[in-house]
Amino acid sequence: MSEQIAITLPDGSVRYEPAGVTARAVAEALGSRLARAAVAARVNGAVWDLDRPMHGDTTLEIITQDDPAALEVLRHSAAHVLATAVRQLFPEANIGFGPAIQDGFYYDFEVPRPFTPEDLQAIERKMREVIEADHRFVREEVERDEAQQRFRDDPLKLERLEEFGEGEVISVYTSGPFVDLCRGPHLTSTGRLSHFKLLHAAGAYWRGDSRRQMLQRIYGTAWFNKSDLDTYLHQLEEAERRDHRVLGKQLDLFSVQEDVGPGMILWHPRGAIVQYELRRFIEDELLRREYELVYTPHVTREDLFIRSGHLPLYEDQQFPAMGAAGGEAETVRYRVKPMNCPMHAVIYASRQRSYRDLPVRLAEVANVYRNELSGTLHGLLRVRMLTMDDAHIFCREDQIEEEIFDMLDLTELVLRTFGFEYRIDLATRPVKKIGGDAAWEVAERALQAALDRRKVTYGIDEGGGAFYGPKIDIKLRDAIGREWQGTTIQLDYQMPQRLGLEYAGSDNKPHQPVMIHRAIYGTLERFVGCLIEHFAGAFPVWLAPEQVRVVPITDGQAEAACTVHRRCRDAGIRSSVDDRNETLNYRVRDAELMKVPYMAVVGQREVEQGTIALRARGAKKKQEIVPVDEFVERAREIIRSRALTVWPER
RNA sequence: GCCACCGUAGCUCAGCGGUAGAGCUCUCGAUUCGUAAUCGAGUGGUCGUCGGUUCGAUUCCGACCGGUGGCUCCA
Repeated sequence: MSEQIAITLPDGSVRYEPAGVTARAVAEALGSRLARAAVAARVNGAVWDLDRPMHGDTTLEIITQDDPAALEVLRHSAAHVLATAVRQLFPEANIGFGPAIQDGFYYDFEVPRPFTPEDLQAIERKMREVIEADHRFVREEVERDEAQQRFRDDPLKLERLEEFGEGEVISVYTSGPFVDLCRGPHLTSTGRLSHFKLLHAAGAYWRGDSRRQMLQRIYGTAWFNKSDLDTYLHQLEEAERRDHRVLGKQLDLFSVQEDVGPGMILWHPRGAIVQYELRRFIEDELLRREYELVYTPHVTREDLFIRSGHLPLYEDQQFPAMGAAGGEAETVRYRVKPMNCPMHAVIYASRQRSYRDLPVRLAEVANVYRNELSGTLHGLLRVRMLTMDDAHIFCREDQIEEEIFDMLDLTELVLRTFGFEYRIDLATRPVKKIGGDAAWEVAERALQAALDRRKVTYGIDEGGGAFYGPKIDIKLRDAIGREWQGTTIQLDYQMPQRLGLEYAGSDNKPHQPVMIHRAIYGTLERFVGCLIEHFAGAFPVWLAPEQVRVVPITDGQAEAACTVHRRCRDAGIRSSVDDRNETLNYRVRDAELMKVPYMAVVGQREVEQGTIALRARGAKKKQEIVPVDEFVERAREIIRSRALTVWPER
């Protein structure tokens, strides 16, 4: 006598089935097409295996390939297939964790020797055999003793088992010869997996803890159909093509050289121009918004960083101390600065401040130095000398909201100018924090109010704030969807206190100002790196290192070309002449490869007519005859307005 | 920092136990060209650094320096 359960489907209809029925059975009853497309099931909101029996009344949704959860299931199963293959080829391997991740999966193994690229090929072949064998994924729930028995030869799994609390469900998945302690869910069988590729192997600490042993991690990607896999692999290639390190070399923007040191960027003339324009843009905007520019030393007494609280916290990220110049006491030690805030605070404190003076907004585009771990350095995106477009606002609590509001306005202006997409997060109070809840409450509410007033959508990063205050983080999304931390706005109650900052209130008593740290670009290095990838090296005209390249067809037009060039220079346009003894084709190609927005070709006809044959980058018309005057006028306007389009159609 | 891989001319790369090669760049010569590589010649390397093995090392081994990918998107 079987008990009946009520199963509510997404369309609201209810089916009655015997208890213990599986989602797969329901799907088959609903239609064979659905059954074939089914990947997993959503049972009472949780993702389940298709073959897991349901007991009690439930809601049920069949998950097909279109559901984002389906990919996760697929990839998680791919990880198991990977582990199955590794276990067969390397029986001595201990298995760690093997989750699905963004775009793929990985599995960690403890093996006597790291995997070689040849190993990966062999593993991939073995994986195809496992798929061919079409092992079913069988789920079981077991008691802890039973689990410990089954995984007695897997120390890493045993360690994980220790952490299970009383009454927590321990599930085990078996697929053919492979057994894993696993939360699931999985595909019905390994045969459902076909479009995958192992990408690379890398070391990874057990549980991400650098004090624990290093495991060997294999990364892979998996998709439901070949075209998705191909698209993804193509995307990886595209990312490689846009790699700012490669483009930086090709376009002669910057270099990092052993002679100078890792993470130290040398900005070549072409790259320096980009930074120069970015600085001009932001500094002009800051002055308009009543910020004040300051300059502070690169090296300061160490005591300052002790008082500010940086040194005790970040010592391993700072460069070591250096001694004083001759004559001074040997006890005086100096540090290269990892941030500017203490110096700005000292400027604030250099005279008495009244509540009427606030807010005081001190800005500095400044180089700071951070001794980042060598392994984390990456082109322009993680460096040891960074240029921050830093500013500190000292204000009263009642001014916070207005200040944040203006910063968001500035951020939006800046990021829109580049056509970046971005994501905003409000990070709230962490567990480990200083200051009372009341102050945090005020601060968080002010940030939230400013965000709401600007009508932007944002996420809440619960507990993600700095220990000294909440913050707003903005992540840039580049052209291929990767995210980078850019703008950051942080409230700080701690430093004003530590450094004894004050202002006289209307009650003529000393009060403590709030400090807001913010950087709009974040760092110029990272921002330029993102820009390079975002534009694939083809900068908008205002940022282009070389805006116009004048190309005379033969020596006969060299002089006329120089005249055009001078006209451009006089109009503030960065121009150059390519009158090298090379064919026209050669020079056109070179300008094209250097992604110069405008090529002004000057032949005999153009000389006679006072025109240029304009070849504008990316324009629909391959070339256009334009009077020199008109070109200069329009180019100037495009640069002035910081337009993203090189040569808009008329 | 840790693990793996990599390090040959300015750049991209080939080669390999018997003391180095291509293309591009650069220099010179010829060519004067109508929109993505004209032809020829030449310059250019202590094969990342230091040590070891060897009759002999760019090649094999070790250390160091540098680069690259990765280092909990939780069983």
